[in-house]
Amino acid sequence: MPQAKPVAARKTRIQTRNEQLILDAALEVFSVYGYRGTTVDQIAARAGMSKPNLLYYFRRKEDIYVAVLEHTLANWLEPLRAIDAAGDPLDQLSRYIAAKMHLSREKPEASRLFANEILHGAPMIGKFLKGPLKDLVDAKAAIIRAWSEAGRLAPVDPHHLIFAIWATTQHYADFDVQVRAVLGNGRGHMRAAERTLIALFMNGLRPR
Amino acid sequence: MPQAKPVAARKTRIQTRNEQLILDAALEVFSVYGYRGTTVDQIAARAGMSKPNLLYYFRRKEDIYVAVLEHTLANWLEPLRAIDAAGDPLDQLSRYIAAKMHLSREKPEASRLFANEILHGAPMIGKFLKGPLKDLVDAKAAIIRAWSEAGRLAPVDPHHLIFAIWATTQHYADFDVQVRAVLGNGRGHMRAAERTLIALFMNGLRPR
DNA sequence: TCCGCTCTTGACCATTTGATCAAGAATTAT
DNA sequence: ATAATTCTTGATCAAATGGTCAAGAGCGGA
Repeated sequence: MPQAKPVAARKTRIQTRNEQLILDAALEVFSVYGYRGTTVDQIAARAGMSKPNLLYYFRRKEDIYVAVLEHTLANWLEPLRAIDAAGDPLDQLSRYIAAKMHLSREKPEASRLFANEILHGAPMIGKFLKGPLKDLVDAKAAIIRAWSEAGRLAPVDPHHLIFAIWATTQHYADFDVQVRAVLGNGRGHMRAAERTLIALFMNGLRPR
Repeated sequence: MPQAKPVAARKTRIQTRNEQLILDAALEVFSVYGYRGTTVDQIAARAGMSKPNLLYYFRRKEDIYVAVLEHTLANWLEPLRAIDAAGDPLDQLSRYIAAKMHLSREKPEASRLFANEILHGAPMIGKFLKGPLKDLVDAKAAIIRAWSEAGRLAPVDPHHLIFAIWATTQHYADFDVQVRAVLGNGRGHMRAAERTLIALFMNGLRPR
């Protein structure tokens, strides 16, 4: 019988360790060079193993990419999920902005990986965008709309508000190079950015 | 003597026409597949000529890429340049947002090309970012700061305000696929987005 | 018309790269 | 201990791709 790919069954210690090593290495490399710009050799080197060994765990380059995307999608949406209809509108939204800024600062690679995927037409996660993502966004948009209609928030198109929050916060991860080029390499940017964004959105959304 | 590359000297009609064909084709292809994901053959096919012929006009793939970037940079910054210290602050900024939205709607490829370049660390235009771009942004930031200090605009970090406008407007070009996945393929998005953004920023920036 | 220069391309080359394979090393179960 | 299974990698392959070259076609000025 030919050499069998490790199936969904029980995972060896080595298997678990190496798959994690590969996923970590792949995130770093894919987020910098993109899918096409990344070579399997690069990932293997960063993961500290030979290319054939890497391909023993993930048969194809594409499989690694998809696995990395899936592994990070959940974390990336977590803050949106946390928006609570029962909370105070401005408080909930400023928490959301703060959480997204935190992610942009601490996990910029994940943001860049998504940005790259979507920029290129989301060939791998198109289904996810139209399914789970849309559902979650619609649900949270409904909450925001209800807040506006109750006069607890300035009237605003909730979907575009969510887009605006995504765009402004992820900007600091995705376009980090540009931000640094303009602002210099200091370390206080993110704090100032967070303060500015929260002030801007809070003033913009306070019911009047 | 070896075949000489057409120098900066006088340009043939054919030369002008073909270089433009190549640049147009290259923008379309690079903006979709990125630098590494694009093949010279693809560009040549789209420009309606053979690969060697394309390489007669641009010796290396990289030369085409740089030329396309340079050709579009100016247009992309034009709206920022138009911000006028002598104008009304809220009016100037809402015009700026509208102009950027217009570009995102009409020339999304250009936006995606830059997004891709910056996302990958701006290997080709790093100099431009730290030079001309930074200078222009600093100049306009000074204007915005002066408006704030004169009480004609809410106090705000001008650099981060500019970043916020870039992020929110270019989002509709760069992440078009995601926007469509969530909102459907209707045609009214951009108008609604523009209204929402202008309202948000105007409320957020009105002096209080 | 004729000559020189520009333009065009099929064929080709070298390198990169995703993927395979066979054989041996390490680990695990009995 | 030993057999079975999992893990590892050097060597190799085939396809894709950036770039070259020589030879011919087309164009413009005298």
